[in-house]
Amino acid sequence: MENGPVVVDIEQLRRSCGACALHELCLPAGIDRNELERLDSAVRDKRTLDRGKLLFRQGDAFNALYVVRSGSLKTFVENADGEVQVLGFVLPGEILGVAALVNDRHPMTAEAMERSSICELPYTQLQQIVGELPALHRQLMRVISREVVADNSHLVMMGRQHAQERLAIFLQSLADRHARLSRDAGALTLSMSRYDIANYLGLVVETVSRLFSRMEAAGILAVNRKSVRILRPDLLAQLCGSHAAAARRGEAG
Amino acid sequence: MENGPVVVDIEQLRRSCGACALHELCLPAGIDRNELERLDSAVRDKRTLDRGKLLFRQGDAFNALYVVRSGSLKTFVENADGEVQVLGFVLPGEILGVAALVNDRHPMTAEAMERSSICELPYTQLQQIVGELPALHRQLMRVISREVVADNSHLVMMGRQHAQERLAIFLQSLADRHARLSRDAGALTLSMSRYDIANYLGLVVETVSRLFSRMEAAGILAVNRKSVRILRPDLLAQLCGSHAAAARRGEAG
DNA sequence: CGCCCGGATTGATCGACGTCAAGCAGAACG
DNA sequence: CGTTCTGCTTGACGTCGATCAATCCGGGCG
Repeated sequence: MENGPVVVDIEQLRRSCGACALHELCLPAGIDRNELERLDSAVRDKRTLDRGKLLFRQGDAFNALYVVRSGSLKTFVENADGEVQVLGFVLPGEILGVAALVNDRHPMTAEAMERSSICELPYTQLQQIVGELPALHRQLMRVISREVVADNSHLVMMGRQHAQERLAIFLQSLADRHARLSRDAGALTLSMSRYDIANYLGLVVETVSRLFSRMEAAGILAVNRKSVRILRPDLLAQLCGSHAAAARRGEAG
Repeated sequence: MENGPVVVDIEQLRRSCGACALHELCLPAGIDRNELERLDSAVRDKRTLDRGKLLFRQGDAFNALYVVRSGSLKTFVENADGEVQVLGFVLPGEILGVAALVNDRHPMTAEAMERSSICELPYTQLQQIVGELPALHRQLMRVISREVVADNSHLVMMGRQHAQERLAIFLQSLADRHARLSRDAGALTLSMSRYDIANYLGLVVETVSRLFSRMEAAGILAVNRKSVRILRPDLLAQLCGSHAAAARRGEAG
């Protein structure tokens, strides 16, 4: 993280939303300077989580929304039998906790995958400000929307795509989000384990491992443990296409 | 429908939420008489949809929420390649369109699976009333919550359950919702085709057909085209258990 | 009644992915 | 430096569910 091409001034980040490098990607996006200061008043001192620590646990009472400043987290649900389903991975500039908005209780657990720093927005204060700033309200709705749409895509992936397409879509999504962060979209650092990736994709770890190897052999990726370089974005994008579409084009399975 | 054990007085239903047999299951649940009248003022004349007709289409501008009074609908998304993923089935007393709340655009299509009658709640009016009635606002949030939780369950099912467990969970869910409607939970009438069921479960139609046959042979169900009787709710519930749990109990796969 | 047509069922076969098992590599630790 | 542990990779094999194909059944229609 610390030797990447983008050097982040942590002190600057600490000061305010207005000064935060992420503010165009986050809840404040699209609101004006004055409103931004108003929002700032609701942001509590940020928290830092070490790898493996929980930001909130499934069933916890809902108190605040969170925004990732640096690092990354995973969210997952656990059923009565202790089986886990990973729901998503959360990168800097992305919001956590909106699924609890509706029920005053977190329906999932959020766990840091590496040392991460997080803004906390206590909801009672946020709610009041949202009531006063329609633009912020709209942005909050847009942010919730993003979650719903993501859930739908995840469902379509689980229901209709084959293993290789799933991994391709996953990598493409990570690359897109890297690009949003002005990072090199061609050089990914996977903070999640192969187990988490497999679980998220509805596969087992051996299958994911084999797919990485196969895509490396095909010259699409260069894989070295947690670091993945995308050598052929065009081929990767092709693999994201649906199985049915590939069949229609007369390609091999 | 018309020869079922529950005879519904359509004229009574038409009059108002207060007189509607479903109002304890629907958006008005938990709000008081006066508030109910206020809500009534926002409910536009109900619409009737014939089988195969669309209530709204993926991408449509969002104008209103809908509640199913009678009949049933399916919701689905369609990707660029025309592949369909069925997201859910909507029964009387259940709400449609909340996923569009957040984005002012419907992210899915809703299609009637049989002749259905539907309440329409224009959103501008509803929004105003929700602003005045905190109890209604809470109930609206609760209803959105139900959708999020349902999406999560659907995801877990797709990611972790085997074919037979998926069908069992599906039937169990239908039975539970029948019970909520004070219908006989042991006698289901499937308004959706085998294709829709299969798609919803992330399977193909042949697999679903075979599973029905197998569960009938096991004495769990009595299946006759669209009518399904649950003969052994206990065994059905067992099949809903996770594969891992079954393995832990030392059962056969 | 015979015919057709779409949905559903059933069987035979195939293949993608899971399971089981072995081996490997990097990190942590003494 | 070796040991151990954990996460990852690779191979061999089995199986669940998809695919392909035939048939059945009920409904609509001439």
